[in-house]
Amino acid sequence: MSRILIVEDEAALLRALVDNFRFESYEVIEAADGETGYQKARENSPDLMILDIMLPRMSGYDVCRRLRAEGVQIPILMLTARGDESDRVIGLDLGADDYVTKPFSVRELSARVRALLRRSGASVTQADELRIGDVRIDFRTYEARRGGELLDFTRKEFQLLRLLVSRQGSVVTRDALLDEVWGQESYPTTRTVDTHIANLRAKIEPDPKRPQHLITVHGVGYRWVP
Amino acid sequence: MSRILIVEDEAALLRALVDNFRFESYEVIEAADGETGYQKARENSPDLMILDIMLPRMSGYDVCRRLRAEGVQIPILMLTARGDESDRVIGLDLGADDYVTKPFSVRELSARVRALLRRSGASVTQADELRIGDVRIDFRTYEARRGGELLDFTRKEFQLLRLLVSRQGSVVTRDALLDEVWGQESYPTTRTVDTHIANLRAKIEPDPKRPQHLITVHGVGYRWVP
DNA sequence: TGTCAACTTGACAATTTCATAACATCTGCG
DNA sequence: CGCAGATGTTATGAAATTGTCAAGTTGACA
Repeated sequence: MSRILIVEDEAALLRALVDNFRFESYEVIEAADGETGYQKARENSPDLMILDIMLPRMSGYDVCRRLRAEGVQIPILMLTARGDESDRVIGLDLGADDYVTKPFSVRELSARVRALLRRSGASVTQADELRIGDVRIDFRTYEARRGGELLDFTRKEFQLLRLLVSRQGSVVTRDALLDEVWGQESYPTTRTVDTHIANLRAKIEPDPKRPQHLITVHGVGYRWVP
Repeated sequence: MSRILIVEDEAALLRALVDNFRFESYEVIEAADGETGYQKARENSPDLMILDIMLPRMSGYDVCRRLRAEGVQIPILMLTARGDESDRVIGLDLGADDYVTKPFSVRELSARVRALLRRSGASVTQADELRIGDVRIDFRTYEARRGGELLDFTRKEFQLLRLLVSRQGSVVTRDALLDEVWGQESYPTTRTVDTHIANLRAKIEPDPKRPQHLITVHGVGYRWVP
């Protein structure tokens, strides 16, 4: 799924937007002022940016202009406080791709985000690389590193993780995992899955006792949360 | 999740299949003979059909042929009694998409169903999601939130809620709920249903004492009001 | 052959979920 | 109103599921 950066200084609104897009299975990065937003846009290369205009430290206009000047081409969706036509014109002139006037419905914003992502084709890119905190996993080369240090992932662990990640949040039953990772040839116990999950957690979860990414859904299976 | 129609006359097998696919969170419709199966296929527009060949009243061949003749394009998976090659050829000729030879493992059947659904693109149908006030329930991820806060739903609660919601307003008796959520294997008291309903209310009703969505129909059962 | 890593399995512990009973409250009806 | 049956509510022990660890198996490779 796509990564979205939300820059909004009004705390309650920011909270609501972050929750909503996380709920819709996006990976969400947030910033509460223009300067931070600008930096996070450069550091995290999001697929889309939701940008308020009125922001402390650096206005949304300036963030947008500077990013475009540096060749950043991701879709930017502006939030304008008033239904002010001049805002619109200026925003679009600066290189924003769309804008939504406050107050707006989350549903409408959601729809616009989907539309922009579809247009930019970003939603299709299935990353070959996964980042969790300071761990990076490259599914092409089967390499995983924490910082510079190489982590020792086994093949099953790679396959299992990749499958769960590719299902983006959906619960996958143990039987389904066995089918798709192990194939029809071998018939291991469903408990085998649990063991591998435990091993994966030990390697990538910050606190394996309280997993945040490899989530157990009791009585059903496992799912991946970005 | 996807809707599956299972047409099988052997009662024990039908029972096992229905329970299994319900457990895997599919919405399951069942039929015990060809004629009924044919009609349910037209009435309920399932996403996939599992179709035995030897059936009373109308053979699986005929069901398949007639549906195809009418332009029904859903994937059809045939169950053949013997590993008879001619069965296979005939089935696929008639427009079946896959076939499995009895006896088969439920796991294999499961895998084929998933594969067919993936191919047909049905599984991509976005997360079915339910919103009640500030509570959102995602049946795909088994996740429920009030605002940003994660609600702890159990599997039974999810299944029960989903069934009631899918019946959209009509009353469902406790016996029917036991049948469809619990399956035929277990025989809990009808009181067990009440308990789960109470737990659900505590979690999603704004005022559990005065339920507005999970409504009791005295002497009959429960129904869901959006 | 010996070694080693990957994988699987089983046993036990920890946790979660579930079914039921017991008691409280409500509904419909005479 | 008062009754009987139905439903709401809560606590609790049992059952099911999952976490964890250690030991066994397999296959590759030197």
